[in-house]
Amino acid sequence: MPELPEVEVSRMGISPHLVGQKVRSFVFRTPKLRWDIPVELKQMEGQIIRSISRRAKYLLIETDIGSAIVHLGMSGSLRVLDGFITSGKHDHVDLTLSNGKVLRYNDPRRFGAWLWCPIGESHAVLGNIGPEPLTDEFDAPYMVEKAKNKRVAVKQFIMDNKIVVGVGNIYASESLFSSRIHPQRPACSLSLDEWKTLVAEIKAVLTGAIAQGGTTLKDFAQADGKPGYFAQELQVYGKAKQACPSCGEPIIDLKIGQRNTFFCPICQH
DNA sequence: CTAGAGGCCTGCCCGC
DNA sequence: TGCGGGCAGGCCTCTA
Repeated sequence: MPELPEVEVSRMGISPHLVGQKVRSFVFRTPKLRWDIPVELKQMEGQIIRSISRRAKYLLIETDIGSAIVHLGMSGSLRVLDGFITSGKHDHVDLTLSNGKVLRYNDPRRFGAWLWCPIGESHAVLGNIGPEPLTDEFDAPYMVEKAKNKRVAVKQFIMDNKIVVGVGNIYASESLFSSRIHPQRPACSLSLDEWKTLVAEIKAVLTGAIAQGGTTLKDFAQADGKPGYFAQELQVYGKAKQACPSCGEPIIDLKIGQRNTFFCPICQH
């Protein structure tokens, strides 16, 4: 489920319930997700949650002594419950708050993560990653510079977290389609004007998806359990053999860098 | 350095 | 109805 828009939608959904609350208890029911769940997270108990922020696809639950770093992996989700209810399968983490509400983390595939970062320190998972896509730092000249001599497919390039964070498999295909750029083009072959278009479309697609509450493909739900509605806006993702919304040609699906890629062979050059 | 493949997990969908 | 195979929104790590 989670690409940047889904993570941001989760952040906005949980924030009002968490900020200003004291953590009554931190409970985890599996020893590890992608990595071991550090016992240091227990230090959150008794702390006030000051803010919920996001860097790349990581959510940071910030207190005065440090932050919980949460990643949703491929199948993770966060829900705010009005009170404790019996945990079900794959409900791995609960954060119980002084207002009685419970932040519950569910992740069937366990590709996600809960990590701890003490105040004043930085965490390895947040080091050596590129700029946020929705900031001015991510612009066409930056991409031209980064793409110099890079023969890798532009689709893989925009999904590389060292270049820019937060562009996942769905929105990579979508933004290349709306930019009319072929996903297999070598990154270094794009002109400044093409980068201007692609950068603008990436921002527009991500912003639009956030506004629609994210894309619900299988099981993504917002913090209140409601689905996201961006799936109905998708132009090419998951639409192999269906008519291109622009020219009617069947949409092609192709593996690029082991990831399914959807594009129109007529519209995208 | 890069590109490519493998791996982590479960659930679901498809074809037989 | 059951079973095996393949596939899935991410991303780290190893090999060549």
